Amino acid sequence: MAASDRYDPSDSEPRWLKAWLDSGALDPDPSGPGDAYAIAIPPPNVTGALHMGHALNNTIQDVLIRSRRMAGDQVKWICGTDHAGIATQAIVEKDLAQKEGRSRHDLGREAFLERVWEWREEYGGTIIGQLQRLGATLDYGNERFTMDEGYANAVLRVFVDMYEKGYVYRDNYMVNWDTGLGSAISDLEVEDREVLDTLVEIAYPLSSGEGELVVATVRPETMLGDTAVAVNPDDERYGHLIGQTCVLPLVGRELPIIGDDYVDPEFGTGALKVTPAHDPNDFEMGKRHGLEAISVIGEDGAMTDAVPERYRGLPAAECQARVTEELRAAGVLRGEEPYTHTVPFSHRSGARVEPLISLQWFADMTQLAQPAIAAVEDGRVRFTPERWGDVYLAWMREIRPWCLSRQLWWGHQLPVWYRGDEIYVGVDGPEGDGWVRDEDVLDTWFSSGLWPFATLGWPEATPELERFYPNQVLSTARDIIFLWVARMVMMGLEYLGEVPFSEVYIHSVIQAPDGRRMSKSLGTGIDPVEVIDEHGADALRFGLLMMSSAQDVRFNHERVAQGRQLVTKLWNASRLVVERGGTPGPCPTPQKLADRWMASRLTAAIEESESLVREFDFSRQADLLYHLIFDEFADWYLELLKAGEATPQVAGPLLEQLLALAHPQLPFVTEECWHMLSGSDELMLTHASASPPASRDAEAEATIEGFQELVTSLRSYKSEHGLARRDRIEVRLEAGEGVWSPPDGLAGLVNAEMAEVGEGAHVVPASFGSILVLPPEIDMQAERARLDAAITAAEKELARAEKQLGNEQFVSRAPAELVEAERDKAARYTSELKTLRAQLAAAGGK
RNA sequence: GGGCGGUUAGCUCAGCGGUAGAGCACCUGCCUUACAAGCAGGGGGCCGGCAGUUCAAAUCUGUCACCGCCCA
Repeated sequence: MAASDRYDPSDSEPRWLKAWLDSGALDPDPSGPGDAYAIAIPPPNVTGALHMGHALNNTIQDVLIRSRRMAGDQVKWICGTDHAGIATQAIVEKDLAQKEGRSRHDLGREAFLERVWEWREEYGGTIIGQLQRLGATLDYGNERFTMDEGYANAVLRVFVDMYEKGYVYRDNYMVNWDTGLGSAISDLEVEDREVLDTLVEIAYPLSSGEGELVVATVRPETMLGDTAVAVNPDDERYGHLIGQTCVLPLVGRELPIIGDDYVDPEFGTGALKVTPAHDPNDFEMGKRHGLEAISVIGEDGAMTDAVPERYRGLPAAECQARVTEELRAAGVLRGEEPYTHTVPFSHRSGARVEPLISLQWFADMTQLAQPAIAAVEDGRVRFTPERWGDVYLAWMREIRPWCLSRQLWWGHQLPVWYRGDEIYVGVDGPEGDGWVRDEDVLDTWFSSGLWPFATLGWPEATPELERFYPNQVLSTARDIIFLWVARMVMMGLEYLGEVPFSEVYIHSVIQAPDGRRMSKSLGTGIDPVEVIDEHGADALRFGLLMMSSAQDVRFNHERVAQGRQLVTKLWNASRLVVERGGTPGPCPTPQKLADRWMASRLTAAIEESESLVREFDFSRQADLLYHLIFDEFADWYLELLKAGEATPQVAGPLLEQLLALAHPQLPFVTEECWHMLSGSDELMLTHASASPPASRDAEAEATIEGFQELVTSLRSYKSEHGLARRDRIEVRLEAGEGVWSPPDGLAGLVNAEMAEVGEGAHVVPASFGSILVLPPEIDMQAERARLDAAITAAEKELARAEKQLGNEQFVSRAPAELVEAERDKAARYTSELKTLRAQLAAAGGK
């Protein structure tokens, strides 16, 4: 086969990508005609690389975007990247350490930030190029960055406004301290992991001198910060001790014994040491009981001055060992046992999170949450699959303060200045001398929360903002429903007075083929760009759409291969149509039966496809396309075209519609096929959507179905008798006069011809009656085997139908048409059995 | 501890009240001038266990088991 006979994605895809980028169609006109349709891409990390989740999500968005663009909407797919504070800073710090052995502190803030910007310049474009390889038609000409000038202005403005409204405040509060990062992180950046620790039991003697309370802990060093012991008030063992005090070993502090329902009497000894400064639950309990919070571990991970002198400055782990030893020596260590439990770790640095009290900036989100709850409850924002709406609501209804400040350098530095006890919060900075700016930066997700409108120029009233806010759809992964989606809804409602988008599609998570998480560190990642190199972007897109679902799915190479086969098939089908003289254009009213049938099937597919996209059912849409192209267009319609039973004048326009239908899923190959068909420069990218070439034609569909059954039965018959394709058979239909049996069609598809068939013909039962076949040679043994199998099958069916009909309850309660259908079946199988048995007897069987 | 998913053919997944489906894999034939990255034919499933509801259950209810995720 010549090289030109094969579709080559690596040749085709770069050409069409360039044509799309040069077309100007990706940059919409805010004052142009049509409905506005906007999607904001979940901005990938600026230093990141495309992973499979991106590939799926951006394929989905591109399908939506291309569909609407072809439908004539003014379409904007907002393009950009996220500065990703922690991730980016970590990468640059690592690079700095490797190449120069220096830390960011060696460089100083300003020089380090310069370094990050340089890094961004050098590597920031990678993922954008990869999105282009995928065929994603973002508005690349207007790429935004969450730290570009206009965006930064929007971020600071929102912070200042929230401060002025009283939502944002500074407080000493329990935070998740990431000891690896040296920064506070939000609840959402914490993940729980199972860890094997040692649970030690410590006896706290009662001040009365009579008895002791034994508490259990995996962090004995935190006892130095204990300010109470808690028991359950209903606990018969300890209830009477409430109000008394005990003595903290090693320190000698008197601790009140308090009663609190939080304590589970069944757990451990039933008595709980309370360390308000180093445990979130104890912190809450401390507030309930007005306990002092003594911070004994500092932000540097070492013991503070609040502990007895001999422990001060020790790293917490060392202090733990020492405290344990001293407790043992003091004879108050009651037990030590291995203990598996979950503890918080930083999602970013991987370090164990140290809960401690720290002075940070917080946002109280309770007021912002109310309208955002209402928006989902009343359907202004709709989640697909629906259950994620409930997840969103559950989180929103119990929303907690958001720790906004991060002890990082890369990010939006807080617009906050201090001078003595004075605090100034403002976008432009204070006047006068002596002000010192807060060194912290904002949580990355604070700026991400403004993405749907800050990218459109807000707070300026730009034409883009006017036209494209709100966006229509947000498509994203479920793990950032709280981190990102919820924040966008709250921010959008607060600052624009409107929801940022009306539809939220939560796509499935693509796991590694073995079911593990796809991740670089596990080595389970599959690089989408490599898959594109191997199979082409269309194949990957199709494969991902086929895989996608409402649930997690494993990456499936076979689906990509299936996509590649579809691409090849479509290309070859197009070549055939062109070779037979098909040209594009309006479809003439089809006259021939096969043309009428294909036009009707295509019409059905177009309607079905539209509704599937509306429901975000991309998997079924891909499946629909696959079977339309393979089973209907190629296997039947084109075969009939070759047999002269369909016309190129209709085939050309039908192919054009088919390509338009497939373009959003398979943009590259359809573009290639379209130019092969049309010979024009017009792009499929901006072609009008597929439009129904005809109305549904029930008669043509039913007739072709009968023909398909005829052909399939004959093929099957030939196969069972070991007859080759070239072996001609003669056939006659009985009680099937309405069945279409064009001589050329039958000859072309099965090498059969209609003839007067008399004695010795074999009977093949069919739903329209029966087919009499006269093969060139008769293999009686095969024929008897075939008949036996057919009889057994018919008997089974008849027995099932009769059993149903013998059930009085079924006959009286089931819908009448079902009962009627059963009766028809029973009658049909009865007569079929009769002819088959007669045939078997004639064939020498019994 | 609370919640949400899942368990269907060898594999990956659809179906979610009316006789079990797809792709891949497998078996048997075919180089039929669009396509061998192809064509035709075929085999393969007590739809996790148990108990209910119903004329009818893979589908609805309850329960148990195992797998995964989220929240505390």
